[in-house]
Amino acid sequence: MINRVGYACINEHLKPKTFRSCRLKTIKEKGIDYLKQIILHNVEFTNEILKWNLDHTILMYRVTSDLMPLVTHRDVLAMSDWRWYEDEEIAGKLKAIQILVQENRMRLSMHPDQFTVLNSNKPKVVAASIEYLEYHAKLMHAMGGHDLILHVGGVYGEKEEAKRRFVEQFHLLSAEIKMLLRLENDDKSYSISDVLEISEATGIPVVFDYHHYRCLTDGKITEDLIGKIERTWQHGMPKMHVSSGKTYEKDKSHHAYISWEDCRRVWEIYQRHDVDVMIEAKMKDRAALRFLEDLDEMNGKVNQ
DNA sequence: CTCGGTCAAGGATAC
DNA sequence: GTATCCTTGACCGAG
Repeated sequence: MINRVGYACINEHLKPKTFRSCRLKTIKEKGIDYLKQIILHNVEFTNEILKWNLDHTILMYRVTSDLMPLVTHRDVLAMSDWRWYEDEEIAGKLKAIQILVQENRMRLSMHPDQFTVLNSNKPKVVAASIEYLEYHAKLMHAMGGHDLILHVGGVYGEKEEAKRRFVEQFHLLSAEIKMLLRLENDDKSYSISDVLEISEATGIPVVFDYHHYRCLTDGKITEDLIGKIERTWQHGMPKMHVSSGKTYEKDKSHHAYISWEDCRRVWEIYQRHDVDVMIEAKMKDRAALRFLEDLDEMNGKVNQ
């Protein structure tokens, strides 16, 4: 059955309050303490969002990668000896999140941006990606997070070679990152079978993105496929991503909400399997709430 | 004070 | 090689 439901980063109900960000230039002008204030605001706001989630039975959430803007940038690192992970004030606020998460069995994830390319053929890109992953892993550790979700990366006109490079470069990662990493199928290059193949070679659990799968295939989900994905999760609950096409079913752009039909499909498939569902929709928390309502209605119909 | 072009980072594609 | 799209939301400077 479907267990936890979640959404990514933005909370529509709490607007106009937002996360803060900044430009490199501004940090250079205003100094490292300006950046620290932004970070404190963002960590506090994350805590506020998690409490809101809890009040609305939303037990899963993706933390924004921009929680600490530019902290891995070399110019910022060169500016001072200050490091966010050595700052007690920040540590205290991250700890509060960890406690909230653990007390309520919430599931936190992060999803490094598209320029995190572990299988790149450029050593500089790989090195930068690993640094960015280290930042994510530290943050996840501090907050009690569970999942660091990644795409395979580029193809470079030679997919098999690119896949081999992913496996090879996976072994350069620290044990902390390896433990947190999950692989997601994408909507144009790496299909679910590509990802399952890499999972077999690396032991990385697979996050099944239903919409990406549908964009690349006929969209039919078999018991065999679900079983294969499920078996990549040696420990813990499998996790999947759900979204609906904006203007037509295979539209890669996301709709504001999850359609009733898609909710129904996912509900049906997971009658006999356990999964946590991450909603990827423009209306974020509103879409997650509607999805939960739709699920309730479907479950109600079953119980009648 | 408001608005909209711009912003660290990669890759794919077209020219 | 260079431009543009993908795609996202807050920044921040021009007016």
